[in-house]
Amino acid sequence: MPTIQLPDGSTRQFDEPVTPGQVAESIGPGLAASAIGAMVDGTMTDLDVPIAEDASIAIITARKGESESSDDALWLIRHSAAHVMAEAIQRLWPDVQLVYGPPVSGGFYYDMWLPEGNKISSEDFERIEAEMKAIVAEDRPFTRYDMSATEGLSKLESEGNKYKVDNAQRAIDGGSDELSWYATGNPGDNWEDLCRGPHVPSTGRIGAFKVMSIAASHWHGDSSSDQLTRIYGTAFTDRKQLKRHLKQLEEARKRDHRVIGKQLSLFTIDDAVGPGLILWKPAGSIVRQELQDFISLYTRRQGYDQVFTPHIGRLELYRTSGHFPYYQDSQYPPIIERDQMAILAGEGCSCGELSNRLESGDVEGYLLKPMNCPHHIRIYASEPRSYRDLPVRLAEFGTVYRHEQSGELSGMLRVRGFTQDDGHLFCTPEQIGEEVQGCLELVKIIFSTLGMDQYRVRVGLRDPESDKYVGDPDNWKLAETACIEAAEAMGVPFDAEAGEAAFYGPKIDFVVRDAIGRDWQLGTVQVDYNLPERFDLSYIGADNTAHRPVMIHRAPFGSMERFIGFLIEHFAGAFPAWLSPEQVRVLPVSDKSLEYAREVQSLLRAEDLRAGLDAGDERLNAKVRSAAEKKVPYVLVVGPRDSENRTVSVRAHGIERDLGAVPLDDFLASLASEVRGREHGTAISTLFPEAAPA
RNA sequence: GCCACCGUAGCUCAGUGGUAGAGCACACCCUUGGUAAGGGUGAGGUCACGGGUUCAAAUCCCGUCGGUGGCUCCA
Repeated sequence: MPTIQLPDGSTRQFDEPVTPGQVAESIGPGLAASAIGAMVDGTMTDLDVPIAEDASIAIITARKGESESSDDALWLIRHSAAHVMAEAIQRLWPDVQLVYGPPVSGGFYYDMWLPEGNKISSEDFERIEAEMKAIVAEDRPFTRYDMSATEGLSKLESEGNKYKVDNAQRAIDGGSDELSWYATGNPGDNWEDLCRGPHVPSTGRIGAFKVMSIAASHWHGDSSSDQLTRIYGTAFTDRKQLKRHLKQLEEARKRDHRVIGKQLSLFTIDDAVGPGLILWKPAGSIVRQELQDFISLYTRRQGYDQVFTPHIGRLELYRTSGHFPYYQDSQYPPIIERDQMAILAGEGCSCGELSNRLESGDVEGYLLKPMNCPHHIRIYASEPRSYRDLPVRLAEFGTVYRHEQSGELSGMLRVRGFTQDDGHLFCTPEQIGEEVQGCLELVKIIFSTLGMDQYRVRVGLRDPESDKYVGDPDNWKLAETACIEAAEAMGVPFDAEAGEAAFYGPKIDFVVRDAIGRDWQLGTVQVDYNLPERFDLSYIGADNTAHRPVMIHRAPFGSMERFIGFLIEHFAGAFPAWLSPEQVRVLPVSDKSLEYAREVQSLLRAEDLRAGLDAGDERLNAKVRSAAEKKVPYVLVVGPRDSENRTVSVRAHGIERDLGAVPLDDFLASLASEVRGREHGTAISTLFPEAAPA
């Protein structure tokens, strides 16, 4: 006699056990027709699972033609589409063994093991889709059946797919005493897959799908384990939704910082120099310099001292810090001094031996610095410190080198040489809270100037179960509390995640959402009890004895490379004027106006504005177009009318029309003020209050 | 590092074993044009690099380097 509660709070009584499908029917035929699954007491289930006890039910629906489907609906559709894709692939390649096929954000994938002689490439996608289409057209029901754990396991073992046996074993180890299968159609007659479910009622409910890409993966995510093939796909309720999704992907591709970086001549990566090493071209260097100046200004205001340190340091320094040899794999090999090299050569030292002797300290050398902290620590240690001096705050745009795996390199986002907006704070345990708050404050100022209001922080705490952490537990508690309180004080969303701390201290990561909704992990603040210990750092306390300082590492924007890569994608290359390599471009209508155009340009330059001049003999249309392609924020068209009246005719990037003529002096004042204030588009809103925002 | 795919002019890309192509960009000429490509002419390539097969290789095979998408990793 179940009483079913619906999301609106109303209840319905049933005389006997009822399925969510029947509940939907009792509400109305429209709901029943669009139902594809249900949430029963917060758990997603199939429509045909009988419910005997009181429960609250929400029907998950997907209607053809709806412009947006719920996350739950898409989860069901994609999970089901993964099955259909697997069935299609096994029709085409019967020997392929299935491993694991979950829905993921944006779609789904299926991992599979391809025996010798089976090869799937992107050229096969059309064939796979054609098979999938046929399966969807057959509209066969997803039919679940269960077996006891032992029975199920022996079935799987007889089928000879060790991956599915493993999946089942894991489910059993996780507490299941039953295993379930889903057949697309009749169990026994049609294709089936071991699966926990749930699924949409039938294959026909998968509205629109596409096989997207193919990639490698590893069994259990373990790179020493079996190499699997992963095929990605996506699915939606409706063809229009799929089309919109593909368009969004296209939009993301257009924002790709590698593409825009080329278009706008911001940076280049040159084989002759080396992979993962960025050459900042003049335009990109302006963006970086402006940003660094901005960050430096606020860092100074927060009481940091600017320092400069070299790009290399003795190996012994990094033995002390622990960076060498623990992270040897991701470092460029050490630099060995000439005389040492000669001795080693004389001794006929092998490469393996050399490596051992470098590690043991028997042979000395230098390392390209993988971190700035050891250098900053030595600055701290270079003079006696009193508690009155603390906190000591050292800041440097410090360039470091890490030999990232070749497959990891990606434009400016993952590189081998990069410049961190690095800073190290040496403070007393009591000062941690305030200092961490200062770091968050800086992030807040800079994000709000850049117009990014959607960001959150992640606080990484100890895993209480683990003993991998260094330092005194009381200190940890202090630092963790400080981090959480700082995050709270910042007034942005944050999650505290246990087990996400570094072994040497808790940390805070910044995650920012860009203009098209993607999340980017940028900088971090980390409390460190380890390095002060390793370097035996101290300060003299009020009690006239030596105390150990705590260190805080902070690179709130990560690296200049990654941060600017992110900014390029966020702004799609259309930077606010203060960051723009070319802030304004003057376009003479013809040679006859060239002289006035030059005067306008030189007046702009006198205001410290970066002003270009298009003196080519193209027609105005072509000049307007090319300025737009270079994403110059402001374009001033000047012709005889303008020179006569001392006006400029203004265009702004993103507004595809002539905004009209304004007095030259007014424009100079407005733009200079916008740029000085690091504002975005205020020159336009001042001069042309009616114009649409850029 | 692993797997798949890719590498042709500055850029985007065509070119299935038989004399290297297009558009854009660039240079020059004509055009002096008021808001997203005016017209013409020209220059530009060791087809990533090295080896092999072949009468003949951008094209087929092997290797190296580099890139892309994933996986693994990220102090």
